[in-house]
Amino acid sequence: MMRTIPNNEDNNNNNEEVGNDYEGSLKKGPWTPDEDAILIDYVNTYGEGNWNSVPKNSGLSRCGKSCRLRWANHLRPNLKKGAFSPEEERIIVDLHAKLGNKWARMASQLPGRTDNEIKNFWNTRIKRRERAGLPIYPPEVIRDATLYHLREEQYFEKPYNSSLSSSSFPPLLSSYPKKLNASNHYHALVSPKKLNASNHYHALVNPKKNQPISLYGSSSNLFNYHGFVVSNNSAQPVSNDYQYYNNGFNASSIMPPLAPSSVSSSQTPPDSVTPASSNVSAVDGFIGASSKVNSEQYEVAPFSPQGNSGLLGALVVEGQSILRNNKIKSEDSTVAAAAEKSSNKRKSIVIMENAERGTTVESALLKKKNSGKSSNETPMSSSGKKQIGKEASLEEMDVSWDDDLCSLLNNFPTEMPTPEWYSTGGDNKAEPLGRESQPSAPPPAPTVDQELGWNVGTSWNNMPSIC
DNA sequence: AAATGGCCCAACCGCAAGTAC
DNA sequence: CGTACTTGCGGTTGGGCCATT
Repeated sequence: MMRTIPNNEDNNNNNEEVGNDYEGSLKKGPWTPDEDAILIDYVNTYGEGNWNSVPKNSGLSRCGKSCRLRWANHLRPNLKKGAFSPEEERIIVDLHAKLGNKWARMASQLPGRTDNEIKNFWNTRIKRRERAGLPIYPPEVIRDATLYHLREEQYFEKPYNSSLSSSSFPPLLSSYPKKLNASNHYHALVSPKKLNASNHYHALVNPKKNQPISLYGSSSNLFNYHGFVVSNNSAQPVSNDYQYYNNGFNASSIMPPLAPSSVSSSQTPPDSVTPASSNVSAVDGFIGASSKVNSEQYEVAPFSPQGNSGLLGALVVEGQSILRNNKIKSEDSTVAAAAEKSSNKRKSIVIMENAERGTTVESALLKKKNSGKSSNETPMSSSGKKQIGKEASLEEMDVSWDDDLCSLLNNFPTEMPTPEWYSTGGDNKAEPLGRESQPSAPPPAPTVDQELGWNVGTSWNNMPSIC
């Protein structure tokens, strides 16, 4: 049993950080086995905590801080030693996308690993990727993290606090339009992973306050929307232009990749109405979205990464990178240009509009459209669709969002989908997003993962070294 | 074989939050 | 309520090791 920790701190001259008896004799540098043994014995006897008393009662010439660190990082039981497994590496990357440089929190998710280990790992191998110009986060992680932040920000009501470390809490949703509800409008968070998991598009729909429904199980709702989902293989436009009714949104509704001729800046004057099914409205690397209101197309650009964090910047850059590597750029310079333009201000959300309309939001949209022809008009997409900036969304769509979120999240899968790469069984790994969800798509080019060195199961050590 | 450079990791430092007095 | 102290966290540093030249 543990004994009571002797506490002699009430004696004078015990503060090692100011001139005292300890300071001159406090040792620094690597720990010796003898010191380790003393510390282990001490902790086994008295337990953890009260670290400043350790040097005083154990005879160690180390400050309490140093003792705590030594114990936590090297001596405490159940510490895992050795290199990170591929599984652990993936978890770290995933957690970093979600948490930023919260090493301690990440360590709490990795039993036996310390924050210092994770930090070192990140600062060496992962940063090496960054320096090499390779993406830090695989596409799946980007999607997961985006969704995670959506949920974190809104469900838990943790607005971005600019005073936080820029690397610790991405302002992903700081400008997200939180006031986007009207009784006849459906807003949905869409989990693209479900495209992968089951060929069904899980949309969470809240048609009316306190009356949440899901696309699943609903047979009487008509939605019009366009979306854009970046998968491993390609950027996949999604749409339900076929006036999809009923239980979800299966693979057949995923349109083939953009044909180069489908959108072109030369063929689409800014104000012309583009047929809804003709193209993808938002090419932002994640999930772009547009809504269709009275046959007019509007892009929704909810996100503006001001006060960008490292993560966020990386996400944006990676989104662009993904797009480029999926040859969107080469296939359609206009769309690519839109992507460049929009990628710095959008993240993933798909907003669905009920086809039955005549609502506040719609009015706001139309108002925006009709009045926004001035020089400060929001940028046009490649298809001439109008982008509704965050200001419009926030200011004009003045309906409570919080309730909707609760409803949405009630319908949301209770657990975050497990990333495919967490599946350690080599034979039954889930296919990356986009493969099984595009049965009629042309044979895929080398996947983004492959091209960018994101092969599942490979070690970071395989990456090229930096010159 | 020696020099050099890069990587890795343990440890330190400063700061901030929490707690006790 | 203010101050002192403890603890924890994240950034940074420095030394050892190893590969390359």
